[in-house]
Amino acid sequence: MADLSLHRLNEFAELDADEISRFHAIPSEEFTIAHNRIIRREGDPVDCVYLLTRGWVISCVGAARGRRQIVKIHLPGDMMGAPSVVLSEAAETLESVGVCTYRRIDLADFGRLILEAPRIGARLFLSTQQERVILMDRIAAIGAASADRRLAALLLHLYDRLCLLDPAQTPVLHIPLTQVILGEATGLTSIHVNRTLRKLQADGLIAGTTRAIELRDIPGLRKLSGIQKRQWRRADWLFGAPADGTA
Amino acid sequence: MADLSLHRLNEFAELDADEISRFHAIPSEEFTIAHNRIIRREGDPVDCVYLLTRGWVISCVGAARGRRQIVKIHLPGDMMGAPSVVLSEAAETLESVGVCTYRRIDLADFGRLILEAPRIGARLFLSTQQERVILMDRIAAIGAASADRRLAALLLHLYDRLCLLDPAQTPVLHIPLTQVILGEATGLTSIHVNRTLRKLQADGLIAGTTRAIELRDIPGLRKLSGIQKRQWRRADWLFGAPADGTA
DNA sequence: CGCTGTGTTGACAGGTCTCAATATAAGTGG
DNA sequence: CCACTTATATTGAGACCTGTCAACACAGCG
Repeated sequence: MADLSLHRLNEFAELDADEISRFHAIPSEEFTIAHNRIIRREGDPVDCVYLLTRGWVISCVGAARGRRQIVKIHLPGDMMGAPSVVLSEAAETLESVGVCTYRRIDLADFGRLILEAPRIGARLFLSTQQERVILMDRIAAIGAASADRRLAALLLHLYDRLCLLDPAQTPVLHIPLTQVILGEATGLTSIHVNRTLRKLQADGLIAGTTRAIELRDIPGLRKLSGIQKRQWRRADWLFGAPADGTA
Repeated sequence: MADLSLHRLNEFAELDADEISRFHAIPSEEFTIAHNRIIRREGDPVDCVYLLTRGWVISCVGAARGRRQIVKIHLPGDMMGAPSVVLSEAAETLESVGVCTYRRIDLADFGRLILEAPRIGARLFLSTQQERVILMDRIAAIGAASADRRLAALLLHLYDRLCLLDPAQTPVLHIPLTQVILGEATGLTSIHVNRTLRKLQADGLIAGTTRAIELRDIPGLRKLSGIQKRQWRRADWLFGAPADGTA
């Protein structure tokens, strides 16, 4: 299995050997935690960022009426907690969904990396813009959309990201998310998530169970969601086109 | 009046004289456009970013059923179109609200700036993380929130940003936004925006007209919105603390 | 074995959208 | 300056969607 922790950094331009070793030279402590554990709570002081290496983590901000809003579902390779580096109190609560492993990177080490390795810093900049596009798409999928559109968009979003992680990904999503979590991510109650999933099922768009949702009609889901698939492009304008046929 | 175009770059660490001149050395053509003009449309090729110097610009992504979703309301000093640098087709439509002036920065020049001036690149990285926090807050304000919460959050968001631009900002928001635009930003119909604004007015939370909304009870609005005010912190962990009292 | 978390279904209330009509304001051309 | 057109704001009635409350089935786990 390829090293998933470099996956995102390689997305817009391949790291060279020097950059890889530079990245691995960052001091980072590894943690493995169980299901439903808090990595960092909203309001906690911000003195590090995290790199998820195994498992799933959700990132939530406290919304009104005690209902929390999931703003990001993290997969292996994702940097976590990065938005809060501009704050003294963390904006998001990071919580494990199932067993997961992550690395903690001290803010000082992270800062040194950005300033002393500008080409890595530039990749982090691009990844952050990518996250912005994803958040923009999620707002569009939630803003004025009905429950079926919201869920269709979320499922496709997860599917597209799993495909980037594993090219052999099938349309069957093995996800550890409950209907409560799907509700917190879409701004719906878990009850209505249930009803809507069954409606999508009746319409032949999906099949299977919540933990193994099969996307039966991906074009239909995409049309329903109203969100097109994003084509991330390599950043030749930044790093220059690869001289030879390098990936 | 201070140069608003450097406002955002100075937010996390003051630029030194060398960095300022470096920034001004970027080739950029200036444009002034009228009300309701498209700067760049969703789907257009991405070969530049923009810097807004005067006026207001909205950034929309096409949502379902022809209803568009506003994902960002740009104020002077904002970089525009940056999320799309990771795409070949622009994700957002940039449209002027009233007369406005902006600069066009070619992607190649932008890339050179990032790689050759890492300390400016680092500031862009921080600004992008800041935009992520803002988008996360907007998702939280829209996801599972009622109309009054959505509008309260949007008004406070605009107020907080106007305060950063002008420390003399009063609680009276002189904004060029119509109720249709407020609806597109909150995921509500303009009709319901109208009803909700009048309800907020009846509750004594706001007063005045749509173009000059007075926030009469800011703590009350903040409590209603459920979104706390963000305290952006200077990035001493990145640039080091200022040696002397350099503001 | 009981317990907790999760999924499922029904009835009802409340919020928001839609359609429709009108008033007001803003801009345009004579 | 006025008449005209357009954009924006406002209000009402009804339909639809989603939330709330309640109850129950089921699985995993101590």
